[in-house]
Amino acid sequence: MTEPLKSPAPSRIQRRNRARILEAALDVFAQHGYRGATLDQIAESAGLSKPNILYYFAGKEEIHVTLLHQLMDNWLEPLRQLDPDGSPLEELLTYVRRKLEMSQAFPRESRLFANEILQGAPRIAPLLEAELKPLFDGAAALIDRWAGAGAIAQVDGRHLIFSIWATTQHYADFEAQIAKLMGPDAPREGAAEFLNGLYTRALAPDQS
Amino acid sequence: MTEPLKSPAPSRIQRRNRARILEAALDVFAQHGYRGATLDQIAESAGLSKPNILYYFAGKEEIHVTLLHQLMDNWLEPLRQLDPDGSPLEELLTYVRRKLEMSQAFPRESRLFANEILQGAPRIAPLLEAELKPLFDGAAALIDRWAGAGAIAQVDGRHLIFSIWATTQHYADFEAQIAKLMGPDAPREGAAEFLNGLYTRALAPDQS
Amino acid sequence: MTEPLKSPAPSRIQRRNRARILEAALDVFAQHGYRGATLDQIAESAGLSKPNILYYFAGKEEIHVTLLHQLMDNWLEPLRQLDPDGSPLEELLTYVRRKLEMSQAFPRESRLFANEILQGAPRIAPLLEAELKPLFDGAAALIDRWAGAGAIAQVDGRHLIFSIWATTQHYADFEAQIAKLMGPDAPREGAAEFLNGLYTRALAPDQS
Amino acid sequence: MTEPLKSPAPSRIQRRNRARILEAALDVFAQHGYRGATLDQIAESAGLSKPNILYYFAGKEEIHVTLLHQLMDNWLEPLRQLDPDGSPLEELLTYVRRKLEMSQAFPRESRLFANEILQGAPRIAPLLEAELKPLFDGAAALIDRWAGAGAIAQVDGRHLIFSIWATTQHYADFEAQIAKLMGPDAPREGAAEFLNGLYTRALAPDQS
DNA sequence: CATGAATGAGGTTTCATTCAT
DNA sequence: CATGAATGAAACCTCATTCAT
Repeated sequence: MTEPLKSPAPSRIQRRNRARILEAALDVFAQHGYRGATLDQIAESAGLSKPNILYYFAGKEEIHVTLLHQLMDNWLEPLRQLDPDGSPLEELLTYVRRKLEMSQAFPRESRLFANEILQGAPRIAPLLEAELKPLFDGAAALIDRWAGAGAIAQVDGRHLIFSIWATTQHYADFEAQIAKLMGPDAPREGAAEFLNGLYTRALAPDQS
Repeated sequence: MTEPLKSPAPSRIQRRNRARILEAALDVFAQHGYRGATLDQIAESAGLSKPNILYYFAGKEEIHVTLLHQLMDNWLEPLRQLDPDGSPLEELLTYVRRKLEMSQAFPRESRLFANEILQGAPRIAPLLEAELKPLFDGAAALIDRWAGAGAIAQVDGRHLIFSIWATTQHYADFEAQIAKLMGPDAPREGAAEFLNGLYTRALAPDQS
Repeated sequence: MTEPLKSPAPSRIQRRNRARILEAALDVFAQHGYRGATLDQIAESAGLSKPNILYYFAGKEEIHVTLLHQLMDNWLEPLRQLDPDGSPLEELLTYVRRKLEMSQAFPRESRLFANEILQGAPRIAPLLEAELKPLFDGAAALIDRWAGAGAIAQVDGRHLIFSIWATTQHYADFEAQIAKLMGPDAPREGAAEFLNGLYTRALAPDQS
Repeated sequence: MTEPLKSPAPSRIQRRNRARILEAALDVFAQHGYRGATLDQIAESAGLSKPNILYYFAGKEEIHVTLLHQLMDNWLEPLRQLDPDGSPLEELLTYVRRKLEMSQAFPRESRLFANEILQGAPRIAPLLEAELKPLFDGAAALIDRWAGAGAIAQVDGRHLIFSIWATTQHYADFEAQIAKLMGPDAPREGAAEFLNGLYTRALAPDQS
């Protein structure tokens, strides 16, 4: 995250090459998983030699961890924007929409994350605890307050968040399956509409 | 020399050992992914020697494919039981419940499947086409008919199925994350209640 | 040293191959040092494939440590045979002779040991403490008693032992230099005679 | 372009940097051996960049050879000072004392040399032949003459020199072992006294 | 005079698979 | 039916050295 003390500001070449490597690694890790990915693939995809990759990163794991850290930051942005003072239903529907947009804009990031969690989060567990959990707890409590006040239907905030994550990321993570079932280039716009309808009805406050 | 043409009926030992291997492999593949799993791990977990594993299966890939085939069969069972003549809302809520139960009863199978799809379904694509797609198309069409008839809310059947898969399997596939956020042994019963409520409201036919 | 509990008695092939590997490794380590030696060299010299080497030993370091352990045992034998009840002068001269014979019979072992000590004994330090030190302390005390009783000249036992080690092992460890200075195949018998004379005079009790 | 023919007089910076590099390399080579040492370690220890190291020396080997040449010069100094016209016994005891002082003052040099010889003197053999051998032959002949004349005990000059080298350098080369056996900071002064006594008695002319 | 960037050769080790019994 | 023994391919990584400025 923060630059080590001694290192001088990275040169333009350094920034460009680090970016290239991370871009290539994202591709490879997202497709093959951590163990399935090889430095050879990353090097070839980045257009650099393998030892040169290791000139920029200490090893395979450091590349992976760097990606996960970067990802986590972006990943949490929509959650941070939940506004306690906004209209509850609108806020949540906006959250669903943003999350879906992110999954569609960054499917590789989503799959990278899914891969890591599937394997027990061996390299990202501390980050989950330190960064994700506080945000999650806050958001769940906010939703619970909204539900308690009758502004939305009676739902458990934590499970609601899980369901939003699941339904939106599904379009990135299970893309291979969806392509087989809906045709490879079927526009996935139906997803936004569907999820909007689903949560609109599911969250509408009780009519009593 | 005078071997029977196809394959002799497997002995009891053979059946037991094949079962042991598959059981062990499920463990290992689900935890480490296909590439991350090693025959050594599988052999140790199965209590057999590595060459003996290869006596029963031609190679690592065959074990994996065998697992995927077995899995697919069970996996589709709930979908097959959707009854066109049943009460639409009840049928769908039952499907959600069964799917969630399966995820909780067979989390390793769910993760094995997720792993495979995440990596582009390289080994399971034909099965998806041959077995899953017909069922999926049928179920989606059924739901669309129900929606068209006003028996449930206006939803796109295909996306509804996706959302059910996503929300139920999430509890198995993202277990590591959920454990971090909810505590390691938090009972996940809230899930069934939440999903039941969610889909009950979301699928209720319009009140017009 | 002692067999791990589970391992079955090693087969004849296993014993033969382990012996081959250790023999080859002794050659290579003694000549090039730990870091300078490569598994390739050891494998070629042993007539086995590189992975097969690693089938018998967990890694390069384990081979090295195994050699050091074996060596230490033989190395200490002459010291153990110092007889407190023997004639002091004869005992010490016999020790010198035996030590020299060992250096001439096992020059590779001597060089392997010297290499390890030169580099700070990183892998053998515990053994020095546990096995060598008690023997050393005992022998030094014995010599000090002999000197105190006037049976030999007034010498510090510890330094006497060091000098014996140094002078005898020198013929193995600095063989390359000696060959250059004395001719490659000069019989080194002069050494035994010289050292016998040296210590005979140096240790003769004072004539007072 | 218009470079002077041979080499311009080295600037002050050049001399300082060459010295720094050699000082750092001595440290690293003495501790890890030739193969175990890396340019990175030397560069870091010298406070220079790796390419800069190679600006001053053509490669790793040249640094090593330069060190060996420097060392050899100092190393032989005590031998050169053996005075044929001095008192034989005193001359030899003085040689022992000087050699021991050098070992204690320059233990890294001693270990560097030992390392090189242990590995068969691949890089220093010509030097041994050209510089060491004549001196050695001369000194051995001198000692033999002294012995023949009855001025000292009957010893073989060549083996006597070996024994002096061995016993004095031992305190530098086997320091790790000695530290384990005598305690890490035990003053090693006993060594001088011991060796003086040893050679005094061993070299005293026969009383006949 | 100095160095950030790059790389080819080679190091140890892992692993799926085959051999031979 | 089972397994000790063996191996080729390829993985990650190190390191002396060169390039280009």
